[in-house]
Amino acid sequence: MNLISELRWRGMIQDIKPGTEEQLEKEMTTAYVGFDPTADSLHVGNLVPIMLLKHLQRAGHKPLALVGGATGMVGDPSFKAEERKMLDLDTLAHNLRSIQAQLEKYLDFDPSKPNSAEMVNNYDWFKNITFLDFIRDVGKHITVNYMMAKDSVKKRLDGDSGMSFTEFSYQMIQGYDFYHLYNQKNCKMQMGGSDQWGNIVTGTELVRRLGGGEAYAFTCPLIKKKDGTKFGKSESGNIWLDANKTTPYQFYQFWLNADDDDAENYIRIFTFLEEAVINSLIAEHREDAGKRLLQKKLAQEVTTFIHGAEGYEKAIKTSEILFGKASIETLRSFSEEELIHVLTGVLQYEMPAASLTEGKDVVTFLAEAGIFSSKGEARKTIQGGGVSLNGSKLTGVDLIIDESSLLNGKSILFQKGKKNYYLVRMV
RNA sequence: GGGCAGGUUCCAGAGUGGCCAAAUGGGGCGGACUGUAAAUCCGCUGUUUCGACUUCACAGGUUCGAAUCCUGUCCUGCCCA
Repeated sequence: MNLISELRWRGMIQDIKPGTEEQLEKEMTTAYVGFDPTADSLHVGNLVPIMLLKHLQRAGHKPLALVGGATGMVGDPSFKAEERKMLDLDTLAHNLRSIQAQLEKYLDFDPSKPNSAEMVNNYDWFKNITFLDFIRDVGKHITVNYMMAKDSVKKRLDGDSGMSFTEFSYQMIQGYDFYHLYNQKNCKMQMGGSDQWGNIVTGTELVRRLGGGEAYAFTCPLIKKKDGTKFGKSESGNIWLDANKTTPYQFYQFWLNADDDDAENYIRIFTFLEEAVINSLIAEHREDAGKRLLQKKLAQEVTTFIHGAEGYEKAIKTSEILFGKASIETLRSFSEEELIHVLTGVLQYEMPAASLTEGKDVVTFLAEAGIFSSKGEARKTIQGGGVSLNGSKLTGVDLIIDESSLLNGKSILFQKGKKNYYLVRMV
């Protein structure tokens, strides 16, 4: 099956330039996706472009991952209501390095292969271009009218926060990337999320006007959740690919908690399972949705892809302990080491052991440990019946935490709500 | 540079001298139900030693008392140049 039809049944094609499919049939094609260095780790939202590159490479084409050292300095205004904060150079450089390291884990960079992945940083070519050169050589070819007509900037043009020239230039800069890669790397195609369509088309336009060549592109629909909320967030914030920011357990839980309808889409987009396999999984899931077969398979596949089999195993184990039949008695039976091991991935906090000798009221304890940002919040949540200590719900705020509260040796397990576990270790 | 309209708690957006820690909606969090879903319903949503304390762009001022009035500063939008 060719790349486009593969992606099509997976629901990963939104817009596509005419001729793209033919180009991919014709020869090994180099295509690129851009990654924004807004943080020092990629997150699940970036997983889509990673999957695109991965599929591309599997189909025998050559993936190019562009990290936006230059574009990151400007900030993409596409569909955003407000200008975002600019990052300083040090942060940017740090983020770039981290992101590069991550990408290397997911794509095949083996240079002996003809379609090995490559990484490029647009800062490398932009740092030598002067402003005057740019506006003369590049800016000349695109009209402001054309740029303003883009849906992606409409929000800002109509909105009440305005758009700086810096941001407005963004699409030109990204467009130039495409032209540059077309020239230097024979890169004829760009992919991305559908929010990038405007920027991408500016690129193909530049390739045509400036280089007289034909460039291709397609975009993937933005991942939407059924309830319309933003994909890629959980109670505790962004879901990162970096195990230090989002542990494999949390990562696994994120996928496991997917809504039934969402899971049907996700499994097509975020796994490499074949169509027949996925269809039978979906059918089976619909038989008895309560088993959440689909979510489990989805979580397994994605967690394994990102964190490896070992990360997945641990995530499963922790999940079974916390959500399975195992009671608090099971937890008590573990030694200190076993406890830490089995709960890897659960958020861990530390408190000085000394605070237990005299005892501390729960509210203060939870606030000081950092589980709640203030005592008031801790108190209100407890009063609302939202906090459990070692598996049993707290009924009042006047409990004293002391040595008798220890689960086993040195730790206390708190639970906020149904799914948020916190292990407080006494040190 | 000129004119006009604005800057309120996470967001949107009321409030125009005391009844304002500030309506309402959204979001977030928690509870019930359930499948660690969805939908629905309910509660919470500045801090607190619960006496208070710090908030309504910033700095001053008027007043017994200001988010609300005055002066200056900064920022934003719209229109004109």
